[in-house]
Amino acid sequence: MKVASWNVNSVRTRLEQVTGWLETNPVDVLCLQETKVVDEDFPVDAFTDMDYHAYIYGQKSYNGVALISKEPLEDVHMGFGAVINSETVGNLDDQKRVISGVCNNVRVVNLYVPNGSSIGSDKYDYKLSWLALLKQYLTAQLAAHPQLNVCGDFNIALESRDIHGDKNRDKHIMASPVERETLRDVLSIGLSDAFRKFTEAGGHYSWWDYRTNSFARNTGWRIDHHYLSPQLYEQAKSCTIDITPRGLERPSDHTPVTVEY
DNA sequence: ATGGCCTGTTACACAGGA
Repeated sequence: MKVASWNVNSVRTRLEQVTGWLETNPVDVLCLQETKVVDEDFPVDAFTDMDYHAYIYGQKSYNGVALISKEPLEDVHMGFGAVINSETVGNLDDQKRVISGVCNNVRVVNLYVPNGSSIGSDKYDYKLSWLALLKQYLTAQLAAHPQLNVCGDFNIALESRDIHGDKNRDKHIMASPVERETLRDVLSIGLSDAFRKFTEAGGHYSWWDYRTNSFARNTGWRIDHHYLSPQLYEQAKSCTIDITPRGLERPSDHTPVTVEY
């Protein structure tokens, strides 16, 4: 079974690239982030025409996630509120960043973690609060589903080898010690990085800034991840980053990451 | 040090991204 994660930075702008990638990379589940479209305007037909099923959870202009699957998914959940009581969730489902479904007895959780803007900002605090709630949400999901695949755009690079250069990163969003510690605390419930099961080296990235010609120079960050429960981690056969779409005309700034188990 | 670039909006610059 193959599951891919891709922040497409607008599914409508990137539609031909997404369907084209899916044709040559026929995965069981494709997890999209930053779809940037309300549900009634999501291009569902483009996927159903390819015999895929689409489960969508979007909002106007910002955020938005979707699951595209070869077979129908079971028990599809939108938001933290599907698992956590509403008082605890508070306003953390206002932005559409969480969708999940079950495929072949594997629960796939697709996340678009808040960016955080800059250290110490209100958005940074929101990111940390969101991650704290994510730990509760995933704890419940793991208890119900020993086979758990948590993937998406995490907007955090945990280690130096996940970032080009790595100078002054302590003060940089996506690499600050507090963000890293908060994500490590989430993963401490029993989730491991599928990519690092197979690849020790640095220099492998999933996001390159549109500015500064960063893709050509490979000055990127690895911030899109597949985190697996122990059962799935043991079964994992590969985890690969496909940089091809990042080289197309008008690309997303992220590229797909695929895990197979 | 700063901003570089891209997307969506009811726009004719802005917010947000990372």
